[in-house]
Amino acid sequence: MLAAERRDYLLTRLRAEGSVVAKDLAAELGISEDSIRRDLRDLAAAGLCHRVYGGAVPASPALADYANRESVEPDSKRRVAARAAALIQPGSTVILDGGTTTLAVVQALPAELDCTVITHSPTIAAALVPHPRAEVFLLGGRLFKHSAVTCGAAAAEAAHGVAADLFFLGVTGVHPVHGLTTGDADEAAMKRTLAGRAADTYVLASTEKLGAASRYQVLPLGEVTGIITDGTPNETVAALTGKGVAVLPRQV
Amino acid sequence: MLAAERRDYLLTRLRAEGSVVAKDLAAELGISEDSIRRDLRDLAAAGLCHRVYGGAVPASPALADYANRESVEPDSKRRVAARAAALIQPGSTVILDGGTTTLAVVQALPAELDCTVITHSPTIAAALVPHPRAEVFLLGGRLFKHSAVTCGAAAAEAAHGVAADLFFLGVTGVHPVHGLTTGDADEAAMKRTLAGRAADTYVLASTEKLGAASRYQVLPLGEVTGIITDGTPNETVAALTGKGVAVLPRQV
DNA sequence: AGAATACACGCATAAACGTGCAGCAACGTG
DNA sequence: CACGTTGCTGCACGTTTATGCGTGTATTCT
Repeated sequence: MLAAERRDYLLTRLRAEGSVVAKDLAAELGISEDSIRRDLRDLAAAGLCHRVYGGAVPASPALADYANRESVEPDSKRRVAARAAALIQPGSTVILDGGTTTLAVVQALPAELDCTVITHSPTIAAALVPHPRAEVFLLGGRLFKHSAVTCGAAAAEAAHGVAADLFFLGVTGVHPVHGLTTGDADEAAMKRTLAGRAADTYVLASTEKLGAASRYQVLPLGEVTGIITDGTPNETVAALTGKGVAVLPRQV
Repeated sequence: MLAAERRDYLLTRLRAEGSVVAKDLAAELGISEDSIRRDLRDLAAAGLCHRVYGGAVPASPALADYANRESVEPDSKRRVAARAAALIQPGSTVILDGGTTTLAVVQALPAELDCTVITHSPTIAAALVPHPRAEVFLLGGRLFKHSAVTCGAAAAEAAHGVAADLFFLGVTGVHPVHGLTTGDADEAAMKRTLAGRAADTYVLASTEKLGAASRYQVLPLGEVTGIITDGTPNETVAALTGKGVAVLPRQV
């Protein structure tokens, strides 16, 4: 294996896994740790990664930040994402909200799925690049840094030009009384707009969201088609179903 | 075997396997490594491949995937990016093209720089999330997977609504005769539109771009404010300056 | 605090590299 | 046919680069 090839490989692994361990790579590639360390040192000098004790992480702080947030309840997120991905019919059009849970949905999509994805999240768009059959439409506008999605008048206007079968809504709180909430007013408005452009809206609710509430309401509970959870019994879920809200999967 | 035949064969292998090893090829074809190296040197000079220690990899960043491109000439890219970043005045508005070189520009920006960035690249937008003072405006549209930027009618329309002081243009070829070129017609049109929205347009030309040419012309050389290089002497640069093209930094 | 691990640095080795030179074949010209 | 030119090839030489090992230092874990 050429040295240059090896470095490409390191970058690929970094992107795919969010981190690499020098020792493991040395064993995997059958070369000394010194060489791996030298590679990582050079890549770091080129601004392509950051060294950490034991290995390296991707350079892009945006991705690293996401990697950290992805460590919150990863199993729950993954289960929710898998259930959401299964709802996407081949040939259909789906709007994907921003956030780590929707990012997990993209990762749960079959590589060859034939569908149209509309999103206001550059991160989601970038994650869909390796899906050759997926048509991606990005809604432009001012970038709201906190959640890395476009918001504001321009984004809302762009959203009015589209229509979809499904919308997967990400929120920070799902509460029996306060409904579906998030931390920013502009963002809430954008999510509301997107919900209006899709025939069906499903909320992605990983465990830590259930029972939580944030400052701004996106929608009341009754205005979404259903809430997708990870299926583990939960008192908030019980309260929701008690109020007639559709929760997937149906609790036992 | 004819020399010309052999070179075709090298290119075929490069395309098929993503890399070639000089030693292996010499053994395989029954000729000396020197000849292989000479071939690879010539192919590299013609912009058809890139030499790496031990062999060569395909040149056309168009053929290699996005991840691999980041490791092409990282030093040159970084120098070009640093020079470009230095041109951005605090408070100004700049349009950033997609691509790995412009991504390097973002990484070269001071974290606290106060400016407005307009881009049609979700990757660039995501990379700007950690810059709290940078206002980011994302141009929406259909995502062109190959270079991970938005293209097409919607993107062009969105671009017409903006105006900027600077545009940093990324291309795949900078050639004294063929001008500034890229590998896709839609993308070329989008780049041209963006150039029309900025007072000044600078081309980011890392070493491997100089002297190369792709299928579609973005602009003739005379229609940009200047070309930013990494400052190492280069015959293409000499030819460009001879034609009156502004090249930064000025060669000695 | 002590052990274990990861790290940077220097050194030696081997491989790959570029350059200059010579041999050789193909070609064109007179 | 004789001759010089040109281009391709392989070899020899010195240089550069990549790699692995040993040593001592820094960092982390227990």
